[in-house]
Amino acid sequence: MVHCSKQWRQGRVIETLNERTKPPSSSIRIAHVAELAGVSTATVSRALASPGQVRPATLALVMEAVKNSGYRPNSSARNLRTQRTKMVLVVMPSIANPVFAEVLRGIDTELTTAGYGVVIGNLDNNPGKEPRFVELAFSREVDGVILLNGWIPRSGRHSLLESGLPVVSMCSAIGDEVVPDVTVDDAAAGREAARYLVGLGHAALGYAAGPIGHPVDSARWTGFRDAAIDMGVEPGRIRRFEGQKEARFSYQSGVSSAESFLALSDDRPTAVFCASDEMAIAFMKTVRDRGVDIPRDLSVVGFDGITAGRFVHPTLTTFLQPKHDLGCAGARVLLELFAGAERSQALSKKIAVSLVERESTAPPPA
Amino acid sequence: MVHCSKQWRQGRVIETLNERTKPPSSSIRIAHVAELAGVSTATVSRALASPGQVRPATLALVMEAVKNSGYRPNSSARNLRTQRTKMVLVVMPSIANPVFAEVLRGIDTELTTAGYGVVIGNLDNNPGKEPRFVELAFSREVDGVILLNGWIPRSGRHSLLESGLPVVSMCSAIGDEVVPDVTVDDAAAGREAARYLVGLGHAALGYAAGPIGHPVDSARWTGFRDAAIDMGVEPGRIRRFEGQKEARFSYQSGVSSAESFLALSDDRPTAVFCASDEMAIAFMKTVRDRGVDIPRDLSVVGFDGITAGRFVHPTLTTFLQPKHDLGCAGARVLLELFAGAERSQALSKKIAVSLVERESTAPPPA
DNA sequence: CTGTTAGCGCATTCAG
DNA sequence: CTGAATGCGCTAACAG
Repeated sequence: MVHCSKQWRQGRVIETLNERTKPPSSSIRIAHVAELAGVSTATVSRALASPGQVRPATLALVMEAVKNSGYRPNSSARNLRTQRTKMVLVVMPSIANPVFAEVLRGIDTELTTAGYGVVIGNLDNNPGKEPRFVELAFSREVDGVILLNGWIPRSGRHSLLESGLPVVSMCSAIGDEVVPDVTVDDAAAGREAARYLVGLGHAALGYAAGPIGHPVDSARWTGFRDAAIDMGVEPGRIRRFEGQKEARFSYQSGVSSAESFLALSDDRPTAVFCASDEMAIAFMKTVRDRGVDIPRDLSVVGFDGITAGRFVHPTLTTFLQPKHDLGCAGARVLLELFAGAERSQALSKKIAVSLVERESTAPPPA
Repeated sequence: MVHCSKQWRQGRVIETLNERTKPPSSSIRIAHVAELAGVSTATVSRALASPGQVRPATLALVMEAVKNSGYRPNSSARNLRTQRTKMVLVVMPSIANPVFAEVLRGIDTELTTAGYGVVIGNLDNNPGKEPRFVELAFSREVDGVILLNGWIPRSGRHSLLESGLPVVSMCSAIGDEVVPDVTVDDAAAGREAARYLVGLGHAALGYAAGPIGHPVDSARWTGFRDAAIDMGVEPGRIRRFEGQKEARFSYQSGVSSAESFLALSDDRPTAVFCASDEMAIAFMKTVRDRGVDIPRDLSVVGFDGITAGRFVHPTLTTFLQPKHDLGCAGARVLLELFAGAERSQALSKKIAVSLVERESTAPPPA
């Protein structure tokens, strides 16, 4: 407590100085430590950065001084000197989405281990926020960028790529040959969904779509549709239900799709593949409230494998994305880039998803 | 495309230099702009920082040069000079939790508007990660800290508070007089939950607990219990179901609590208040699978107001936390601190929650 | 192994 | 209103 109150006063001092725009920080600088240890600042710096290059005796001296003074190197000064910030920007379409949150977790664990920090760039489904991320890159506030949004952020006529920073994308093919993509195989999953449902006996299929034109959505839809046709489903009996444009992959979007489904008077699909688990959960809820029994009348397959899918009724059959691992893998690619790897699609990785059968799917009604 | 490829080459150059540890950046420096505009670096700096202090003609000259060169001030240099980083650290217990994610969203929108960036500090339910956040503060990588975890991170014998940085906590009373708390009124919510359930006629109550000893959990539980007793419920008929220690407020924890509930042979509560919505959803699912009908046999009340609660069956009665607003409010307090406000509990704010009645609650069975 | 020296790129005095 | 000069705190050459 005494401690806290002392520190509090110290804090006030800083503030007062800031107010009159006198920058000097109250923290301990390397020079103080050097003086305390009776060595030069260079030695302190070395002792901290590469202890092996310092005589054990002096090292001990320095460490002692560091401990006693509570010294921490000032990161701004170090960043300026080394031209690195040890920070990575992660651009996310929406932070509230559990899938992105989980991917971010993976990124964070991997990056933290490597000594990097994570700055979040939350687009929040609002493209107006893009320019800021481009600025961050250009001003060298970060050493690299991970994109979860599916395209390269721009500011005016400048693209984030022009910053020259290493960039990794974690969505389907972003369409740039110097940006590695680390992603799930959406097209394959779409195909597998079709095969699975047709295999159960379904002949009239639906797809609850994500944001139209989004690379991830396109891949899942195309894969789904093509495989279904290949397996002999009539193209006319494969319906696409558009979700809500502003509500990417969200519950709301699932409600909209379900309403389109319910509006159908005849030849309703007997199985629906949803572009996300949240959509699938909302879809199920909406149609069940209108008397459609799942899986008796309708089978539903989701995509993502979010935890909630195990706690709804019926439990959701879905494609499990290894979200955390995906994040780790993407972060590792960025670290390779930091280590000097050549930028190219050669670093790209496709991660497999796996179908998890639960209660929401069954053969079609007889 | 031509553009990209050019930039790619530029990127390679930087890397090559880094490899031989030659720091010089390839980006445009203020000196270049000054030369281009035919003015001094000081004038460029001023033109960018305070355009009012520069003659319109020169201002135009500078702006032109800035635009043509694509110049962006180097943030490390600026940070070093100004002693501010315009970054805030947000310490989160778990980023996968939708409540924290939503609060973070609020924090982000508010901070971004004020020109601050957000660095995430994800504890991931792992106290071993604390020291890193203390380092970040001490090394002045950020200008301030927002705590969502409920306690002050420590590193060895040093507390994050000793960094002298402004700190705001967004959990129940963190127990430090210089750290403002911006929080929901957990105790009041607990009381209201008891009043609501007793009002419906329930006389045997349960509480599905969050992490034991967590300030938020204590407040909700104490409020709930005290109010129930006040309303005449026998203390012996108020049960506390411990969740899972390592799974704070999560689905898993709800499953554990439900199992404790199911293990009860007699005098089962007819209503359960859960410390979180995820717990409530998992609780409902678990007991329903064992034949307990909700709300006929058992009423369930959650806490948080996450979206999923509207899509489970039955839909979840819960206390709606204004998560986004909470984040905004907390961020605003930090901004006040930046602006020189005195650090004290006087800045604390308590935000009200509101009960949302849905289908999971009803009078007890007759 | 260690000290001296010299910037990193910028914002801010202080003169003019 | 503008330019010259200074140093933020640190790391990395380069000598010794």
